[in-house]
Amino acid sequence: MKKKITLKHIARELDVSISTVSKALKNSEEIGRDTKEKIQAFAKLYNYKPNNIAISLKNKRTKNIGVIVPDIVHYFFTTVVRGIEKYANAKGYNVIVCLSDESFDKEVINMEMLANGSIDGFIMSLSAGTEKNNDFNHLREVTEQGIPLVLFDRVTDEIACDKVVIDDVLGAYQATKKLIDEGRKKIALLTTEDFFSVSRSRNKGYMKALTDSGMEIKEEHILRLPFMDIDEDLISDFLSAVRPDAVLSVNEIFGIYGMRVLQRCGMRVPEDVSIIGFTDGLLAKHANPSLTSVAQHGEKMGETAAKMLIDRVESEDDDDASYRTTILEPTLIERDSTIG
Amino acid sequence: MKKKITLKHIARELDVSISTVSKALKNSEEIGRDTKEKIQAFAKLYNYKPNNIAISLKNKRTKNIGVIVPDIVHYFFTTVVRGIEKYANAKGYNVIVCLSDESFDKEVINMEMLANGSIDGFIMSLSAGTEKNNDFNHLREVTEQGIPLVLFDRVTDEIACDKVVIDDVLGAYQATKKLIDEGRKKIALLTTEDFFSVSRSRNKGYMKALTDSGMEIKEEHILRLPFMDIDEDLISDFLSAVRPDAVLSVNEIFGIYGMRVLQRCGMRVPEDVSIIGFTDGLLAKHANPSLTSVAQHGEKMGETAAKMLIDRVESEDDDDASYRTTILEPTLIERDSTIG
DNA sequence: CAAGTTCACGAAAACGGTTTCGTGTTAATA
DNA sequence: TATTAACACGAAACCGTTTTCGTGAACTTG
Repeated sequence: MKKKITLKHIARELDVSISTVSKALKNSEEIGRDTKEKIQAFAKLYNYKPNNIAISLKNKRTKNIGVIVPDIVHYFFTTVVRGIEKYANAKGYNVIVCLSDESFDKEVINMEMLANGSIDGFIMSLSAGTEKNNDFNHLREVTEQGIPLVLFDRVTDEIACDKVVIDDVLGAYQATKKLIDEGRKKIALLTTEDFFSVSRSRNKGYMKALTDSGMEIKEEHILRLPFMDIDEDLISDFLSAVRPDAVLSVNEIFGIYGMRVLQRCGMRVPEDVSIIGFTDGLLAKHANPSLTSVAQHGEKMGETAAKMLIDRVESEDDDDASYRTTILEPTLIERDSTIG
Repeated sequence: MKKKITLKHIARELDVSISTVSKALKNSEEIGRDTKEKIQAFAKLYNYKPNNIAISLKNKRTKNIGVIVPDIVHYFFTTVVRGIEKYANAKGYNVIVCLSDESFDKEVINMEMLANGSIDGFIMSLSAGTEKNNDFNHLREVTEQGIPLVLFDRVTDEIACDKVVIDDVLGAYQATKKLIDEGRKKIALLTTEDFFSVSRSRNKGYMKALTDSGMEIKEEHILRLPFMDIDEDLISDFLSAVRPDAVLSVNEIFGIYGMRVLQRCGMRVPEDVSIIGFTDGLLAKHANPSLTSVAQHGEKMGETAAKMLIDRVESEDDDDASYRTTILEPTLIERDSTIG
């Protein structure tokens, strides 16, 4: 087993000082031609690579960024992580991924684990538990220590930091408008419990579109489902009662379930009922019929968040506390669950 | 901005030595009651947390594990990462995720980035590029340095290390057998190019099942598709030509495409044709009809890999080079694309 | 009261680098 | 020839911990 070689080893072997080796390997002008070549050759031969940990300790820079997401099985978060990875890697950063599993406690624990020197900054999306608790002290502690933080998608006004979101109001507005323009009269909304910031925004867009078109907002056309453990019966009962001619879902999965329920009731999609979901994921793409969706551009969001974070990390002036919120434009991807 | 507090700060403030502070915070018997209480109180007050990097440098243990996967958007890898995360987190480890993006070069770069002290061990699944190149020197270098490595799913015999896979031959065998038992006579196989180890195994299982049942293996019933950029026409032409009464796909996505193509041709699933895919993912679950699949138990695989790695990392005796290969049993999840 | 213990703490090395600041030798200059 | 500048390198501090070892003071013991 070839153990890792250190500067000390090289220095001993070549009978020079550690400092000389360090400088020689950085090609410092300070060191003479011969010595430099000798050291560099030796280092190459033994495949010397500096120890990241030692460098991190010295520089107080780890070149790691911490990403805390509620889940990684959901397509949207997956694409965001991929976007972060892509940008960060190109910049020489590693990505440490932690899953909060929608739990406030896990989110806190993960933050604390990483906040003690493991990372240069955080990118995160709030867990359901955190949004429910409305408790952001862990975020505050981190930012107060001067650790850069970028929130994406599920964000909060309580914390001053960089943020990147899509215009959820607009996305829902456009989707609803599209349904109205098709001539739909009874547009149901499948949404989540109210503590999710994104759902609130999407609800708002839905309502605004209705109002702008002179349509009435009927509370009985809105179904607020618990986020986890989807109960198909709830959706089924709701849709059977409402008998909508269009459905807007604030996520992908409710949309898929909704479509299936309606099809089972003998409704044809999109002839009898149009459906639009959020999150342009694999399910939407491969559903039958494919699901018209509001694309959240997760990968772009991830890249943007990573860029914002790394810019912040690498800028010396941390006093420049002019935090920015980047708002990405959603895109309505028209597929076969709506009429051309 | 409250900067992180260090032992040195506490020592200065309380007019004791750094060593005393360190010991006091570890509740060492060596330190007197009063001093200990004073120091602990101060530390609590200022929320002292030891710097992970410094500890890593000292212990030569980072409590980080490096995970390199080809992609993170595919359901299977996602679940594996989640399993790894789950186990590793419970053990106090962080997970650094790197994406090789199916590229040999990126895989190598990522390994090198992490191998210089950033992690205690690797968990990885080979990129397509690596399997194609058949070049495993980067893995060899890592293992020769004594860095523990666990390969999962896409593994190679070339490298001596711990591995965890499912029994792909068996999975395909059982799936094919199931189709045969249904009375299917013309079972097509949708597979990938041959350099993927898992596809080779699954092909083998398919063939063995046919042979065992006295059926002929016909090369023209097998379609080998390029892994990326699925060309639906290729599938369409193939299935129109073969007109199979059953299809086995070595992954999820080919199965979904195959099903759609057949449905477009007017075939009813499962009445006219049965379909089984690999990877029991979201697409399979929500397809219409839902797709009978060979579950790869990604989360279990991830947990197992993490356990193997951490056991290896934490065992002192690295001479114990008795590497193990854990073989998980696949499970056939019967859904609506086959006959009850 | 001398010798040996115990107690409570500090000094210093170590982990593996980077970097500042000497310093001895040689070569150029006055 | 004496002075100085340039050159090539080393010593040491530092990043934040842990840990070994040493030591002065107080205390026990014979």
